[in-house]
Amino acid sequence: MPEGHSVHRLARSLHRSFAGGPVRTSSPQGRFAAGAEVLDGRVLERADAWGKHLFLEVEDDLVVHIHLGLYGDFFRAKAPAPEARGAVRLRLENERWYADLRGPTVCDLLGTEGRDTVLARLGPDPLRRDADPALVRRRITTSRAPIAGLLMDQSVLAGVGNIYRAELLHRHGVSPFTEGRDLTGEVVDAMWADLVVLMKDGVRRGRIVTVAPGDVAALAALDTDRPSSDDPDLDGGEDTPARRRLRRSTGVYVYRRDGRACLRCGTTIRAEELQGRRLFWCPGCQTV
DNA sequence: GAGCTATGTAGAC
DNA sequence: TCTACCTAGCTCT
Repeated sequence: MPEGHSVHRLARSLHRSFAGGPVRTSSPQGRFAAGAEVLDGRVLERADAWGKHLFLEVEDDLVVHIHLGLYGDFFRAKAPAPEARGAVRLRLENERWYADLRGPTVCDLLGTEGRDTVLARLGPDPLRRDADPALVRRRITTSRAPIAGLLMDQSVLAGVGNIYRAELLHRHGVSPFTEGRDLTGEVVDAMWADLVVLMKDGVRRGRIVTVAPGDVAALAALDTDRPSSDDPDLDGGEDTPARRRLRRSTGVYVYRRDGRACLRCGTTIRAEELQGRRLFWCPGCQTV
């Protein structure tokens, strides 16, 4: 389930598995049949991500633009591919791997111009080396919109979703309702630098962790109705339902923790709908 | 097993 | 502003 870090991770995985050789393409579901027919047998040159958008660059200047949306998924496994299960929009196959795309919001065949049109709508991506944080600073500090909305606006910066938004604001003590123009450039720069670190870590782990290592045990102890753990290194070991529950409760400070106490100040974390998305924050320590 | 919720966006109205 | 996308994990019964 995708924020920018998982799309970048997916792009790397697809690039490693398919780039540099011909790829068989099909659309078992049928909704991308025409595109798959054009692509079939061509060389996939590169898989790349910008924010939450995935681009498969294919020979002859063809580009597949994919956005996973809320519950899209690109499942990759070793060949041979079994019969497609569920609504597989696009299947990629070569001698060693296959990958099935299900439930995307967008799966379009474009040219390079079409890709550039998509990119023109997107702000800098913290996971890209060519990103310009000065542009983000300018867009935020000149806006009257609340920072919570700006962080989710993909034309301001690309790749941040609801979890990184909530966690970033908490880590910097910033109220989600503060207008962008009321934040200093220093605060915005610090948030950007933090995002770069957090999202790179997310790519490496394959999940979002914003809690500092020293806070993991204290956070688990706050949740009296959940199992505590003597071993805060929850990324290792056997994956059981209890460990998954514990990971969810200890990887973040505020996201989906409404009604629980804030680790920093003890105030009850709140949730509210803002522009159609649930927003989580601590009114006690997010005061900037 | 049913029902609910969700890391998101595009397009219809 | 509402709905489609049509998956998967969780909670409740």
